[in-house]
Amino acid sequence: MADEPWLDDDEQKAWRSYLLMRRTLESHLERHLQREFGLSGSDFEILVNLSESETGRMRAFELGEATQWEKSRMSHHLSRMEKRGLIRKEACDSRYPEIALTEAGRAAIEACAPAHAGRVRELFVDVLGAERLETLGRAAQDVLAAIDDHKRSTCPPGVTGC
Amino acid sequence: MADEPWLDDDEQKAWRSYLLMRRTLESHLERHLQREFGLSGSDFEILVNLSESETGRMRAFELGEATQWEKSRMSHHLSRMEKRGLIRKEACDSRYPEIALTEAGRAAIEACAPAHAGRVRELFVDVLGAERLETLGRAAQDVLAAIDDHKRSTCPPGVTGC
DNA sequence: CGCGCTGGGTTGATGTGTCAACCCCATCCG
DNA sequence: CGGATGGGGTTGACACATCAACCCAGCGCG
Repeated sequence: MADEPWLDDDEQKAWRSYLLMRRTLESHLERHLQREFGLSGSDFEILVNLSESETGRMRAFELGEATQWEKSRMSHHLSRMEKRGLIRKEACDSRYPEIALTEAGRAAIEACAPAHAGRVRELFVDVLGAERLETLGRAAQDVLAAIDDHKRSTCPPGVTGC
Repeated sequence: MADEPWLDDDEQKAWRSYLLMRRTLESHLERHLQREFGLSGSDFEILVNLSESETGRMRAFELGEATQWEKSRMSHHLSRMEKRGLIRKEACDSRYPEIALTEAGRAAIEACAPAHAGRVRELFVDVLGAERLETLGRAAQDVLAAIDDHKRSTCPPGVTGC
């Protein structure tokens, strides 16, 4: 039964509910961020990471680890954000430039963070409740672990850049 | 406490785990679909809907209801898919054209559906198990309902196109 | 009749993500 | 020393999503 690839009706239903929620929640949150503050979800993610870093400056590489973005996506997006004045790339003693929050960037994240957190609470955290929230958190960890295994198994040991 | 917008540490952790899972799972599934079958997640979604429709043909509008896509996204994407020979837009008696699966389109969806379903089972359904899967399904419904309320309340009654 | 509104659908501009190729410097090793 | 390798980062081409503007047929109503 577990060898059978197909999903039965209940499984289908749960999976599709999840898919619908995922897309709806994402687009709802992103639309609000965009319309009220002119920030995309990607902008927000970068700004959150920078603003949590105490010094307000990180290497692009560190941001990549934190966000799990591909390096080219990072590069493109940072360029766009720099053009909009949200961040600055500054040369420093070490070889690679540092990405620094500008005043405008800090102002933007501080302006929108409470509203965003409030919506996450209202639409997700409080709706689920503590118990289901914790279940979901653990479930997410399990799924991540399974994906990790899957990657390892479909990409034979010793192969690099997979 | 529920008035407080900020998330406490446990809530943050659960929310971020969810976010990470969501992105990782999505990109993993999409990458496989793309590399093995040359289909994007969006292609897949359209093809699934068409192939489930018995006649293999639907109006763009119906596809829009089924997928919840914006109409312009639908239009753009259907044009691209037509160019690639996966679907065809055919005029019919009623005013609007029907979107029809081509042979190539049907072959593509039949080729990739089992592998995709298998991965959903392996990485999600079986990892969660029946109980957590059902919990998640209901949680998703609840979140969707909350979003619906939120839309209704932030968009005063009588306002159209919101 | 004529006028405007609505709603399905298209279009073009713009911002974004992905892939593959590339640049540059550091380091390793012959 | 000198070429190979690798990793951080950039670039260009392309696929994709979103927004706003538009087209056009049908309908309602003066």
